Amino acid sequence: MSSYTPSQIEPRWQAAWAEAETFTARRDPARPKYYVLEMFPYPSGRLHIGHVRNYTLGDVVARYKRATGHNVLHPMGWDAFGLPAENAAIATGTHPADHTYANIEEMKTQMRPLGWSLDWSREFATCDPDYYGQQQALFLDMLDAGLVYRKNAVVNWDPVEMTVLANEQVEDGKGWRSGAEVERRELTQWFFKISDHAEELLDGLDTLDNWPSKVKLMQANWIGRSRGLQFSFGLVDGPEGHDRIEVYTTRPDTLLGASFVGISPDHPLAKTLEAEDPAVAAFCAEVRRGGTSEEAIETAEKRGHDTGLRVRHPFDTSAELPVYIANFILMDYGTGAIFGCPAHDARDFEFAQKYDLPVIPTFLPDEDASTEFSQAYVPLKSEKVFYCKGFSGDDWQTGEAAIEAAIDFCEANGVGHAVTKYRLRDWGLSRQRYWGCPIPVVHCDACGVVPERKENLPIELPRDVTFDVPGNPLDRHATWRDCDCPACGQPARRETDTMDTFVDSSWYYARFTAPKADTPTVAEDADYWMNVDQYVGGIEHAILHLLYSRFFARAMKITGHLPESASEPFDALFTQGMVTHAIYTTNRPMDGRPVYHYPEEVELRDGKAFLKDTGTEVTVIPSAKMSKSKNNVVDPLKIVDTYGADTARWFVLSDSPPERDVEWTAAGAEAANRHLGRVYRLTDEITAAEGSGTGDDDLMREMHRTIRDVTAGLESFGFNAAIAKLYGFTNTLSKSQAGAEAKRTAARTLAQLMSPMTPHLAEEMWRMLGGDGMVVNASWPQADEAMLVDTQVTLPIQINGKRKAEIVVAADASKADVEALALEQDAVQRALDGGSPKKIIVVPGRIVNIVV
RNA sequence: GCGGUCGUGGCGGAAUUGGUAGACGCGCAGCGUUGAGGUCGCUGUUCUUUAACCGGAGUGGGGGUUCGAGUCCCCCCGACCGCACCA
Repeated sequence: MSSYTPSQIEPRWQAAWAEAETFTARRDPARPKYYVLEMFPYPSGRLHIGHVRNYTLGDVVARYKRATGHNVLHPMGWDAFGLPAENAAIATGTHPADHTYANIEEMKTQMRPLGWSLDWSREFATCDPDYYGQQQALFLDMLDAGLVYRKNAVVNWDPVEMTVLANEQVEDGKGWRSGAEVERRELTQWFFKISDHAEELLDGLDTLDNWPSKVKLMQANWIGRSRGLQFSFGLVDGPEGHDRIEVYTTRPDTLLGASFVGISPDHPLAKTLEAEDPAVAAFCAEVRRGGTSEEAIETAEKRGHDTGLRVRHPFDTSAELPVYIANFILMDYGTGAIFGCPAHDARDFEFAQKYDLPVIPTFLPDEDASTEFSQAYVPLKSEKVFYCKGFSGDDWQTGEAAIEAAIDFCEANGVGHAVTKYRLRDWGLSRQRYWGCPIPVVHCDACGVVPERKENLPIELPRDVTFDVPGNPLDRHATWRDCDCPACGQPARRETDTMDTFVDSSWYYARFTAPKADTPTVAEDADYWMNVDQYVGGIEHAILHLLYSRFFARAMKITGHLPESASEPFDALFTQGMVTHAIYTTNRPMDGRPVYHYPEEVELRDGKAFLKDTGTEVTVIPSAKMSKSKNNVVDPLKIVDTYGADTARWFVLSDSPPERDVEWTAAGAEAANRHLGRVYRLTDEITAAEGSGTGDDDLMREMHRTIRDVTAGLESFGFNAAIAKLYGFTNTLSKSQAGAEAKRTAARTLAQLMSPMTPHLAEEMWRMLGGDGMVVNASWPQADEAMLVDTQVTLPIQINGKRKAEIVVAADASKADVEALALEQDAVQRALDGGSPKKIIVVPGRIVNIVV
């Protein structure tokens, strides 16, 4: 009797797959293709258990689709540009390229033992000049097509380091290294015109039937289509060049309740005043402190500065409204100016309280309701309310109707016009950093901004740079920076900004279809392999990465690099949850601050946790996000070393539905390992079994039910449910008294059904049971319908909706028979207590409910 | 602040989408094997009451719709994800 030794089994089958080039994808028009893609990793150098979950989920799909006759493309690459490599360079002096490529090698050696069915022949990193050179070609085509332009935009500026900071490098409005108060500063930057495609990107969501509806909803809210009124307030004695303020509102029905006008500190009028008035300048400078993130702006205390200017109300010419510069108004949205109606907007109300502005209701919950408000009254737009200052004759109407009436009235009276606006802003792609794809343009004194010639691509990053001085090394690299103008040949300067790493990840899925080509894509490969049939990744990418990728697919269609049919590049999307792990803490005696302990230092007894060394009781925080500083990171390599890859794979799939978070527990991993050992032993026993037994038919029926349920689970990402079925079937098989032949058939099927999850063990079982070839090439078992038919069903009997009994009846029993049998039950008789039922509901094949 | 999601035994979680709540696993308990323990096998395990049966309660809290609600609607509480320069 042999025992389960993954350390021998797993490398053997991995070598066999590699030898046969099983996972190398080739175009084959004879077979249906299937493209499975997981979001490619940032090469941090350490494989995380979250990666194990992500790539195992995709691998189950890839292996299952192989078994169902598909020609599967399942590639892997590296999202290799970005800040961490520069941070490492600053901290340790290692060059970003050396750091990154070393990490890639390290991660690859960590990934290989997991047995994912990846086509490594297509591997690339986004920092390979081959890749980013094609990205530069794509950029030039987009520039040519009018999809790229330059404008000013604000960045986080660290006045001590004299460097632009990323949002994550700003903590509480201060630079993370310098601790200096961050300022918002304007720079000229490159932008993609994603907002031109806002409508298509919004409408396209409707075609994505196999995307989670929450992701579609988040994207729709992000794009944020709104219909409203745009009009202007006339300025009374405004500064030269400013005779009116253009505002946009989605609530024109509240216009008669306006009590002030607010403009963004970046509004042209604010800038004019800033230049003239030191008080305005001081206020604007104050507001510009702190980070640029929307979160930072929105959560800051609402403040305003009265400019002293007044505007005339378009409908009430006797009223003049004060004009405030307010810190919560974004220049990027609408016109950068609003009118405030404190009665019907919570922010405006807060503002009005602070600056003692009137609160004028335009509608009320009731005709005689008080007009004195203690908070803003903001009902749903679909709710009917009483308009005391409305635009149409109808006093009682919904907000929706009132908005339309207000727009009609304003347009009829020559005040503004209806417009549709989008919240979506253009995508700023400039980064003032070294470790990214260089933007392939040249600045020439004579010719202006000149695109590089395609034959000069790739514009490679120079190797000889240092990070000892803050700022972008490309700015200081004279021999790289200085060049000849591609147009006139005179001395010129290269653009030293590089691209946002979101650009890299916005088209890698297309590049995988022809990763070595000397154009961004190749038509016949893209036509054959696109779209991605199943995309798998984290919910944290629900908005930006996925929206940018959808935009790029359209841009690549416009520039001729992808077919029209690939405009929505991901047919199906699955977003998986995190892998969490308990945190173990004790309090340090001297100051009570938490000390974090590794799981190995802790032992569990009587439902409590104690330190192994001292016996001190430990506080357990369950299900926390893994974090190095909390010492609760699980190292997948250790798990693979201890239990094998199949155990790690089985466990990350088993406990939790894939879209939810899963808590990693040592006990759970041991249980998974124990089960796989049991399956191995059972297979070994069955291999040696001989002769006939009893219950062959029952075993075969259960086998076909298992095929049906596991298949359904795999089709719907119900991997945990599929695994629960496999546990059940293993138990059935282990207890079965069936004959050797039936058991062997059942065990071979078990091997096949397990193969997407535990491919190495499945191969080993298949071999032991005398299966033909490798199980990876075997076609998926089919459930026999005839074996699935049940002749009898168990029906629960409810009294007033509470289950009290159950009956077993023929599957085709009549309602009357079921009713009669139900009434005979002791529990029913007790409940009726001599009386007769009020009502009996019989749902055939489901349930009987008796109302008494 | 805005947008989104989730909340079920001691624990991870299941529930054909409005029809037997707690599948499967962990843990725990008992029995068997081994005989030091562990492994392995079998049985039990929502809570409460009870010797047991019979009952009662029960899916974060409160209310509603329905013959019937974990599932649908409203309010509240808590946790998590995103917020445009982290990837």
